[in-house]
Amino acid sequence: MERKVRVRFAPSPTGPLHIGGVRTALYNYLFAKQHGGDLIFRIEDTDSNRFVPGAEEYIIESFKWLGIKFDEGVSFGGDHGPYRQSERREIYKTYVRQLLDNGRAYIAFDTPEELDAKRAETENFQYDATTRLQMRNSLTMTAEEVEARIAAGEQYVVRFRIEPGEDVHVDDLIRGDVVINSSILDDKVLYKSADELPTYHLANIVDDHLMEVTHVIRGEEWLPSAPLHVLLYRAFGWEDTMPRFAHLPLLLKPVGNGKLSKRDGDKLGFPVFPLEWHDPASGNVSRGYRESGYLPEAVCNFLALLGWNPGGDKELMTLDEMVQLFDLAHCSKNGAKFDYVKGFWFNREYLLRHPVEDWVPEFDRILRAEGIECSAEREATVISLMKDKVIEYAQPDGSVKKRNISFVADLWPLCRFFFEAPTAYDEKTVKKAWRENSRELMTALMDVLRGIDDFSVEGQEQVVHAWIEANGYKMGDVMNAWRLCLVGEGKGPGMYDISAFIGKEETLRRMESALKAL
RNA sequence: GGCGCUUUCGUCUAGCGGCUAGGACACAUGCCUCUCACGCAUGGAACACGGGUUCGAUUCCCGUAGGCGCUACCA
Repeated sequence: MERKVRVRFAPSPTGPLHIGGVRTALYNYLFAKQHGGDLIFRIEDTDSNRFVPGAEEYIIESFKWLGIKFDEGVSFGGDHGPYRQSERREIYKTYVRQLLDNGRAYIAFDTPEELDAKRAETENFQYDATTRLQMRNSLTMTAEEVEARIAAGEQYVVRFRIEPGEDVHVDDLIRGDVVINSSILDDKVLYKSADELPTYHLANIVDDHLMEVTHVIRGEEWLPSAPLHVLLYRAFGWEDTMPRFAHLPLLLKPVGNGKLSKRDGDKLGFPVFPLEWHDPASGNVSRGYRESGYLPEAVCNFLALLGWNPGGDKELMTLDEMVQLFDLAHCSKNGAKFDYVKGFWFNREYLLRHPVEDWVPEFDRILRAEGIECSAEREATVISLMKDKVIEYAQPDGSVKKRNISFVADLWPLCRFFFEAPTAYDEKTVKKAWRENSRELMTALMDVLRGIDDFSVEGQEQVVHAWIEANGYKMGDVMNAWRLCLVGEGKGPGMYDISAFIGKEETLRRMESALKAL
């Protein structure tokens, strides 16, 4: 009988969710929804030393913002709980016991210090079939001695006993048949008596089994330990319900070598976390996609295409469309450099698809921060006039580049002249636009403008156009000089849009100031 | 070092034995124009290398080289 598809995303609460983790979760979501299955949210907090307060809540909040919905798990409920591994101690203990009883695992007393020393003195030391009989464990001690040591309170770990010389196959949905010989695997620690918790490997297999997980979709960094996991399923006798595996390629640095890190984002100017993160230990603040003005649907779309594509030319997709099209077989096998510039483009595309009204709240926040009060209608007017522009931005190396408006916040530096009179006149524009006849032209234009009752765009256009034509002036001569007066430089939307927005009085005032200054 | 994964334009990628090797981002040019732009059009730009298999390899196999990952009582 076909089992219901059940997948999981299982982060460790050791800090903010990395953008690579977001993509992994997204793929799990797409896969689950496509198959009418469940997505489980599990917290893997088996390392008590690395727990970071607030991380779990942060991760939940992130997915809420992104629109990735879980069917069960921590904070979502469900009947396969508890979903926090630290609350499943007793469950793991019975399974560790099982492995111990059937001889697939053994107890080891070697301290971390002893192992470090061993590694230092022996090159390529590995705790495995070739060395375990020289170590301090239940294979080299009598049962009585082991009992006595435990009774005396000595700390120990439980190690998985791996039989060497066997080719272990992992059937990966993305990579096909991956074979690793068991001889190169070490006797992994499955359980530590010190905190009475299992390690990742044991907890992972037990939970996936108990939670009836059918597909494990995770990062490529897990591929080397996948054979160990297969061996564990086998040791427990769960091979018939073992999940299928799919190991995703990693996200790499945009420039240079290595995997994507937080530093890259700081250096190049893009977030690597979904939400702003305040590190409780250091007090450092890391920027997030949400606070940087990204739209959640743009982030999902952008991320989804880093490592997967539907096979054709389609790039802009809603979450639902992606659910329809997603296919693990169409995932790439090699790591993807994080093309954050394309992320700008995605955000622009989605922003443009939103009506101007949706831009207003954030734009209003920005204006208020600048001490400007403005009605929503007037803000919407400015937005619609400016959203097709480009913005200059500084690169880390000091060079200035241009890009399209991709964020609401991009508008402000380009449109401040709507709200503030120019305080200086751009030298290059003066040279280009302020000609011999400009003073005379502007003085005459002021007279014309004074006589206009209907100062709307249409009202002005009618009168000013007629005036230009009647006198045989050149359009460019008038407009460029006028622009210099009102804007202070050579940019912005149509002149009538600007003058109509700031009004007759302010228009004349700015022209007067310009005539004085130039 | 060992083991594994991987390799198409600068970047993300399409391709699943025969194609002028396609798209997108980025870049350049032209058109449009009252400026800066948007938009539109055009352009440059790739199958890592060497062997096989085959009538024919970007595509399949094997090496080499590069990239990435793992190699913890972390996940």
